[in-house]
Amino acid sequence: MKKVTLKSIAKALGVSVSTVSKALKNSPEISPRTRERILEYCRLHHYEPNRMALGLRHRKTGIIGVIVPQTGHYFFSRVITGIQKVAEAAGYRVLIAHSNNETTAEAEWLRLMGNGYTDGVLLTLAKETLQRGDFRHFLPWIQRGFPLVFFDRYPEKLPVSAVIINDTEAGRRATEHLLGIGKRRPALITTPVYLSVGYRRELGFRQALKKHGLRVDENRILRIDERKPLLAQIQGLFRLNPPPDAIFGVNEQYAATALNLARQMGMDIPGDLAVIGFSDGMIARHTYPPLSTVVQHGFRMGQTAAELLFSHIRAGETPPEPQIKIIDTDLVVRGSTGSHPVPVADGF
Amino acid sequence: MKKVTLKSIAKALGVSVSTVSKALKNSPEISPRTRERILEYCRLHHYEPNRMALGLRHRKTGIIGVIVPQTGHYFFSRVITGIQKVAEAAGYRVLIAHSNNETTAEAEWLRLMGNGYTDGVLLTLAKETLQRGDFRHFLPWIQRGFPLVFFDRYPEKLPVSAVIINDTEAGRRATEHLLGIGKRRPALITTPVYLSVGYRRELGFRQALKKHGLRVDENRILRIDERKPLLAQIQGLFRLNPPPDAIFGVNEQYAATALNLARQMGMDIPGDLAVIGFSDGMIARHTYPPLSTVVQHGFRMGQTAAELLFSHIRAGETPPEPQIKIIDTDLVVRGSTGSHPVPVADGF
DNA sequence: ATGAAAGCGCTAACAC
DNA sequence: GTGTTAGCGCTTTCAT
Repeated sequence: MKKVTLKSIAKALGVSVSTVSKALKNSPEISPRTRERILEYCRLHHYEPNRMALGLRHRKTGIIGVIVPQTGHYFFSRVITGIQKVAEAAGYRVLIAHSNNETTAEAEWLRLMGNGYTDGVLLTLAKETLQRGDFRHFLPWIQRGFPLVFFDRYPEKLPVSAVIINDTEAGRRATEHLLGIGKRRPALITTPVYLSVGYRRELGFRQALKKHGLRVDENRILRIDERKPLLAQIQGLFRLNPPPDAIFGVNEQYAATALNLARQMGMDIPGDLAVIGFSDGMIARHTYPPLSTVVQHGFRMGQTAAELLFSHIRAGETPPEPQIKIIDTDLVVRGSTGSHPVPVADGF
Repeated sequence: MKKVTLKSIAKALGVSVSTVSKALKNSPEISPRTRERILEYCRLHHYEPNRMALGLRHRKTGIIGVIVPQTGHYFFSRVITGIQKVAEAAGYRVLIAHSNNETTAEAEWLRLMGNGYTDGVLLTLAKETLQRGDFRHFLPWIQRGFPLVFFDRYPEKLPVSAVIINDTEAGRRATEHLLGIGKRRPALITTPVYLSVGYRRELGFRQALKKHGLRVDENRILRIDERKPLLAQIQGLFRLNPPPDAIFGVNEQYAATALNLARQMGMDIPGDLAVIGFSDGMIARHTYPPLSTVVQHGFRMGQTAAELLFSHIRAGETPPEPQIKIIDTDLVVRGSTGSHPVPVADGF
């Protein structure tokens, strides 16, 4: 791969490097003749400045980094879109990296992005990090005031800025909705406890039951082991006696799978079983009946997080106080808990 | 944001920059005493080498870039996962950028990534680029032999390496499947013609009909205008007389929406209407009945593309001949075209 | 065992 | 108008 640099151009044209540099910036210092000669040569050889060199010089890249567990999650993709919108308006570009839910990858990306590759980083914790509760790899960045903002999952004990969802309240509202349509034996399908968002949604579930004077039947709380088949685990719920008359799945996947399983077992939905999910993705709109969900406004979360990040970036030497911002959720009632038929989703 | 550099360390410790550098690399030239002093200081101040400087020196980053239109597409997310797997095995990391389907963004990312930010780039064409047919922004990179590999959508006229799907054959197979279960009036829901993948799938559709001695009724070919509501456009198909008895949607979205609409209109599926989609994402598994689809093996496409890219990267100065690799598709028959009930999807 | 110096590619202040 | 120089942060060769 041959490279065209200021130096190579200067040599080829018998001028100095700075002449070339100035000519490319249309400096009035350079005579029209030499400038034309240089521009012509550059055009011909498709000269492009080396970004590493630019970055080194300016100590600024015009890029912000986003670290997410992986691609393909509807919620995160909405967050990213929100981030991009704000970044674009600020003249920044967004680069995305996947932690793959592993702490080492998370730390490595941060090390890369924090050391000149980007001007700031937005991230959500890897599951492994959350599970192990070891947040030491964030300390250097916090200490030196590198612009860093978390979204969704974040280290609660650390003095960092974050944009999150009120999961407890959302969980409570979803559950109250089930109780509100007359259900009395709602079940919960949730994640392992170390995932704090799942835990808080469970908390809301419990609060709602308590508030309505209902006892929490621990058998109706299903904690999914992600290493095992989902379907078999959910089936267990339907073997209870009495079986649940409603299900709250803390994500779209759990809820949709439960719904499909129930329908296949011949249950009437929402008559025999009402189902509500979380995180309003593509699946919810296309199940039958369409799935009611707590919608998370990922787009808004992304926007807010990016704005927070830019305020950090702009603050420069004097890092602002850490801030926690909360994004409200909404309840979208569709056929899986509503009595009326709901129109078919119209694409997107 | 305060920075710790070799220089600042050297000054603080009263040694030279090169001594610090060597100490950090455990060079035997440095006395254990000084080394300890330096390491201690670095640990305390969380020293991390600047990546821009490293990149400048080594002319290598250990990173490959991927440019996709946007996030949230199941197919692309599978491709990315495939790329990551191969990259990881090769000791590389993967950075992702979104072209947002715009040519300028595509060109800018390429300019960034191709000028020192990454060691190679994998990309799929932005819709705008495909539509306008202007591929000039790729020429510099091709000319100077920068490691570049396309996947899925690529500039067919240019001497570039690409990994693609045999869309024509896949379209033919999907259509033949519909004919094979006795349908005689299949309709096609496709994209605007400038999207070559949509066009080739349409070609396959036509070939299948011709092969079976059926006439192509142009009324049954619906070209979606993406700026208008999807649902209304699809409804038009059902008003035909006679209406189609089968639908082939060139993506999951089109197929799922058609299926839901038909079922809501009281049609029996697949009796009155069989439906088949393309690109086996999450939606297909969760519709009712589950959607038959042509599956695209995005993961394998990503792996193949990454392998191709690494062969380019390893080739160094002597760029290898451009290569086109074709990834086969498979047909997955589910309830929307099959007569037998199909089990509920088991999560993922 | 330690340091000076050159250079990766670029910019910008300062000559001439 | 054009060139020289210093420096961004790092590595590496070559002195000392």
